[in-house]
Amino acid sequence: MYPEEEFPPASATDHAPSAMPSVVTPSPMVAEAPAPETSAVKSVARIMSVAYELFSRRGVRDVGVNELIERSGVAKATFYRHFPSKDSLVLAFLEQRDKQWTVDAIVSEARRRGETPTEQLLAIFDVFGDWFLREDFEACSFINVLLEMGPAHPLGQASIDYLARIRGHVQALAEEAGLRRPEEFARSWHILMKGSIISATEGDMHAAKRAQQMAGWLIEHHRN
Amino acid sequence: MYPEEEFPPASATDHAPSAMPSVVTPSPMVAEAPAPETSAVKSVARIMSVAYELFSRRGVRDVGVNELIERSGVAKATFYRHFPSKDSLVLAFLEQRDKQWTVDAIVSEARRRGETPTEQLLAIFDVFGDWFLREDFEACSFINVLLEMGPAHPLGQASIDYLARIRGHVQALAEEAGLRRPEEFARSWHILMKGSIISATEGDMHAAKRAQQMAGWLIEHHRN
DNA sequence: ACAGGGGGAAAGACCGGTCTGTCTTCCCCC
DNA sequence: GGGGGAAGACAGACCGGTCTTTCCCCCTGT
Repeated sequence: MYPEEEFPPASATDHAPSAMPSVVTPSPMVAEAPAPETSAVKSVARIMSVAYELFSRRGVRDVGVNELIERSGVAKATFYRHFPSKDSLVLAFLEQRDKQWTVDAIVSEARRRGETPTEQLLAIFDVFGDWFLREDFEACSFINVLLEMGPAHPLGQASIDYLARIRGHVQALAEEAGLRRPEEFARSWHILMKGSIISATEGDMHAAKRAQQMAGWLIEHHRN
Repeated sequence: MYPEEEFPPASATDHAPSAMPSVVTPSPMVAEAPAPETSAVKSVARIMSVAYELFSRRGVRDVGVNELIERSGVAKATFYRHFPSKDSLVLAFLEQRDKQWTVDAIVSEARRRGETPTEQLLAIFDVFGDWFLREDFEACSFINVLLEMGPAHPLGQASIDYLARIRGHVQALAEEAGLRRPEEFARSWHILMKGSIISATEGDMHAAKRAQQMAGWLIEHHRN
């Protein structure tokens, strides 16, 4: 099962499309059971929780609004009061995914596992290795949405933006490690990340190890 | 524009799901204009031609049967006489894509460009570089379908099979080059291919060059 | 050689289901 | 009593798939 813990209420990120409904969450707490609790913000949290679960597992096109509202025990009117359209919910989901998956699950975890910036970079593929082994492994939502909707669609564009953010994290680590041409480094590194994710989707359980090996050579090549 | 030249009528490949309708094409020739020509096989060829165009550009889920039959100037009953379902047409499309794109456009072209097996391997990314520059670049249909339908769906499974075939071509070249552990080599190589395709979809025009550089290190590492 | 018949194909109505999105009704709770 | 939420009907479009009607081409029988 995936975290499904509390998630901070948007907090208006500087960059990236922010389609989160303008709702001020005073105390972030989520009811995962369909118990008919009171209060207003609960609805948004429940919808977001269900959307995260379904969208990340099955993609955004396969999950309809009717299923979303049914699974979150919310009325359709309530859904459309908080989200003007399904696409805006998808946008909010992508933002959530960036916080919960990219930052918390991958980058922070990799930084925690390694001591030096170089170790932290390589630890990304250790985290990937664990992630690939999960039985509920569901690939990268940004790649999924990008390929599902195409790079011209707003949702595809948003996915490209969030993928660029991932590259930004890698570039930051590369700069901390004092590597040469960190932007180029991050682009090459990102090829390894995305390629290993696709290979893992095909069923290659050792894709992370293979990518990590090539990542090591890439680091060597960018040492000054 | 894509080839859209004549394509040999199925010829019943040994491996892979063959959902091509059981039709014996005497002389393969395709009429691309919606001129009301005679004969029966024309219908299948027209449907396949339109399906190749639309599926490869927009994915299989975004293209409906109604649009397919309208664009190919064929009656709905005719479509369903030759293809029992939309999925079977998608299967036929994937088989066509393997012949036309994987084999003819990528592998054969790479073998033509390089002299030694090693050069031919690296030439794959030269071909990719040209491919990424096309304004109608539409990513890899096998990856698209795999992510669109999921690895459990029959179409996803078929895509995995065709991706394995691509890896087989790489492995064959690795064996010709006398590299160590060619199967492992091909899996790592494939990570670079797939990762660069995603990066190109994001807009990185130099993704092929980056992948080629890492591919060179991979070859070095597998030299005996 | 010509009439007749059979079958494939075109056109499109139709079916049940799903999609996103709107609107109404009722009810509960502050 | 008023507002928000639950429930759900509804609209309009589209989905994959079936079936009917009409037509025309070609094959066959005499």
